[in-house]
Amino acid sequence: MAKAKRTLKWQRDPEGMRLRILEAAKQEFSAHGLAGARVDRIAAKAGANKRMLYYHVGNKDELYLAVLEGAYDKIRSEERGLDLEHLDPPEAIRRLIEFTWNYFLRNPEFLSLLQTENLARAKHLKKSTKVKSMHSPFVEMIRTVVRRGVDSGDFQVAVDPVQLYISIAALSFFYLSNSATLSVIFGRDLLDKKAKDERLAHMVGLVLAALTGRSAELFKIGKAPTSRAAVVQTV
Amino acid sequence: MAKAKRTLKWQRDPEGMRLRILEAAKQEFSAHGLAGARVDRIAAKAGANKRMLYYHVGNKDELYLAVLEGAYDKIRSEERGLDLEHLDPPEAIRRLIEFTWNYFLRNPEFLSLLQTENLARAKHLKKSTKVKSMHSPFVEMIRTVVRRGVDSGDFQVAVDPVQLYISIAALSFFYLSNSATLSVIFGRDLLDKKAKDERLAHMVGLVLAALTGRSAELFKIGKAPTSRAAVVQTV
DNA sequence: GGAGAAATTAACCCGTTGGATAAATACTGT
DNA sequence: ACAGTATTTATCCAACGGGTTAATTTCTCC
Repeated sequence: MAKAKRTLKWQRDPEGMRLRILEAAKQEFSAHGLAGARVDRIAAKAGANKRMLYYHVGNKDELYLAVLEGAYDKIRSEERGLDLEHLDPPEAIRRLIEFTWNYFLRNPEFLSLLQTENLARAKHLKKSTKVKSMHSPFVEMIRTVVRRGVDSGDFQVAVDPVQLYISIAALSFFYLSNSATLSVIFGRDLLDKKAKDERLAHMVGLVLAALTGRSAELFKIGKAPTSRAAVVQTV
Repeated sequence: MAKAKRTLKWQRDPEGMRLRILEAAKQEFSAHGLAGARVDRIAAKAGANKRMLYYHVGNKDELYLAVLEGAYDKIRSEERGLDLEHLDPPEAIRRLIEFTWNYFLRNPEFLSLLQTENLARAKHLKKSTKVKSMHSPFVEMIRTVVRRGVDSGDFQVAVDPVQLYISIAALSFFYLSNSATLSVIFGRDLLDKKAKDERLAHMVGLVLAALTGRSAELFKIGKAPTSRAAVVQTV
């Protein structure tokens, strides 16, 4: 009680608290799934009292949905910055594949969250009003690229943009989200540097070859193939 | 105590019991994940006393691993019956894609189990000695097909069989295992008859086009494309 | 400088759940 | 027919986990 101002036991910081809670929840839900996640651990990780979760966000399910919405928001927002409109169509597709791959690599929690939500048959996502509206602009962006590619003669097929995007996402998503079991059953580490480089090359080659019909050139690692002898490579 | 043999309260059936337990466990784990699965529900579904799970298989984790091993065993065993060795290479690849797609459609629990195990970073699978040995014959089967395709000139690239199989599995797996969230965000039902037919055609077209370099012919729905005008189709 | 609101902590509640113990019942071989 | 073993049922319980209640502390504005 002297002149020294007594140290506070805690400070108020509602916005910061909410962010720390959501970040901690993202970690916890992606690491353990919905049922495996522990509310107490989220609180501890956020440096908060458990009560704070309910005060600032809601119960476990609401917390989970908030995390999920935030995750979709983040990837779609980054995708908008890709600026595919101004690229050569094949180059645009290549960039989309590379972005998707790298985004999944940089954000493994996103993959886990989607897996978890799909195990729940999208029960929570269906309640979200925000998420549905995020995606039509994205589909239109791809549709435009495909159309331009067809018109220019670069692409031989007018593929459905949704189908194409699902395939692009699939090639990266499955490889990464299932890398644990795949590494075990195939007995090789799919996440080391070399394997990852090869995977990216394989995916780009696969999709662009299918679209343009020029498989040998795209797949090749060394020089162009001779007439009947194929390029032997490990991608 | 008359002559009528008193009705038994229960009968012995160790083998049948074990099978019913594993089947019930498969249902439960695939429907709710590892943490979400309830031991009591498995017992009830198997028409068994909870104690039986521990008596015949083991604790929750051991039960889960047994289910997982059984699932891998089943798909690899069916794959062995594909007899790809005696088919034209492009036809062999088509058949592998179609089999994979249909197997995943017929066995949705398999997809869920893999997702669950990957969320656990293959913690359980790593302990399995059986599973690792199941896969090398399968990889060799694909390697042979690719080599034959390259030799015959059907395929323009000697793709790595593991990489190829992962891509084939990915295209089906992601579409089906994530159909719940994808259907929500893209606003269309990806599991209705038409959508499924289109997906299969898309996948076969994508992979065979990339391997053979003849995308337009493979993708086409109607007649062959003219020189620069692409085939417009929704696959 | 103090009253009222906002933010946070502390402590508790209570149904659930994986797992264990012990007793009962059905088989099997002799 | 009966002893011994394999299989199954009936209970129990301690820990856990989501959520709640109530008290405490900090901040804001007059």
